[in-house]
Amino acid sequence: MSLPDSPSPHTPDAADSPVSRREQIYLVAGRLFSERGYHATSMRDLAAELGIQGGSLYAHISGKEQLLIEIVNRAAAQFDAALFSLRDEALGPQDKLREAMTRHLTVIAENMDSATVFFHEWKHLSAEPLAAVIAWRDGIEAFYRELVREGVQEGVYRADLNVKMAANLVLSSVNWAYTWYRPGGPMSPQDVAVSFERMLLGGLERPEGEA
Amino acid sequence: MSLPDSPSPHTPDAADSPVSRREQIYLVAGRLFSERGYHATSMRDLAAELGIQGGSLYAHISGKEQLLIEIVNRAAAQFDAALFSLRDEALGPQDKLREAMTRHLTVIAENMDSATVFFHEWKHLSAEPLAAVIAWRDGIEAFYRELVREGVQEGVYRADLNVKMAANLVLSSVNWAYTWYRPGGPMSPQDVAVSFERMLLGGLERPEGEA
DNA sequence: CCTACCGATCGGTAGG
DNA sequence: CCTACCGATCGGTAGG
Repeated sequence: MSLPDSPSPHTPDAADSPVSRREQIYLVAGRLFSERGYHATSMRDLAAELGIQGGSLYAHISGKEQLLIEIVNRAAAQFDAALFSLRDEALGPQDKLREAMTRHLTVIAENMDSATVFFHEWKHLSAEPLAAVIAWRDGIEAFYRELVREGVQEGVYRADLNVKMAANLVLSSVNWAYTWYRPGGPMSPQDVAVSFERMLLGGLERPEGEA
Repeated sequence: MSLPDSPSPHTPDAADSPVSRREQIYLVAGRLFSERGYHATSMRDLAAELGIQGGSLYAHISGKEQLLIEIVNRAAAQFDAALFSLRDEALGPQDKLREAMTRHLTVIAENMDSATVFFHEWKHLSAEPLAAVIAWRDGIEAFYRELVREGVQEGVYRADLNVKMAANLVLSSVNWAYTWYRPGGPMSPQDVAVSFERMLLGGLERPEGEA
């Protein structure tokens, strides 16, 4: 047994690799940050949840803010991966919007913790990562405005639409989901997207001349 | 000059009554909590902003959580006052919905700080005030569902509407405003409400058979 | 409203 | 991964 002396004496089961331990820390941090908030979660809270001492965390991570940065950046990356690939797909404006909303909601639904941290705690980042998040947000808004503009130009949306406000409305509907959506409930993210999209595109009002 | 010895020697200008000082504390606390978050704002930060020492705050207020409770409760009371009076007004469903959205957005727009604290920091309340906020939220949701149900029953909204999801969509659009609305910008809360309400009721799609 | 102070807890480090 | 510790800061109080 000539293991290098890195894992040290007190390693518990020798089952967890350092990598997965690191991931485990991010996972639990995401949950705690989402439940209690970033500043109300102490490194000792986090360590206790993992069954280790506070100082031991620093063998795996460099500091508390690194946790927040990583969680926020990963969430942003997931939105990007889900949404931006849509740009080149050959879909009509409505299908594209519905698909964007479905993917947007799915990212939130499958990552409720990180999504909550993302929307709630990004303000606590320091200057550089903060600027990155703001740039990300601007990019997403531009993406949705583009989807709306396409629909207007192709004549399928009302010509007098305020593109910015329409994109705003769509974004409101999907972003706010992190406050109420519960995975495992009766509706899948797709169900929510279809429901929202029908109401947004067709309107709540009964069309003239229908029974 | 036989004033009671309460205001103490160091009173600065003798212009501020104890009441307005208290209000001033709530006002600044609202701003700081909204900018930095509840837990990232220290009582010393707050005191410094007011030009006094940390301990001096406790001559006016009982504790940090009282500040949060008060800010949150006042915000809830403003929403209640603005919205629930609408129940008895003789308006058609669409007018009622538009008016509700306008008032809802106006409360947010005129109290951006408290609204932000309200939506962002309520989770940090202790059990009793927390339960009150949750009850409040349920009441507001019920209110909007009622507005939607009225419209369906009177036949002005689509008969196949999912009432819960429709109310959800409306609430998303107005609540999310605290993240993007900027008072003093080009749009009044009323402008936003009218814009959102047109899109929500009439839909984004161009009606069949229109130019 | 201030000075001076309290115990508790914070993020993080040294050395093993 | 632990023990033991660091300086800093927290919310809050006593006494004036």
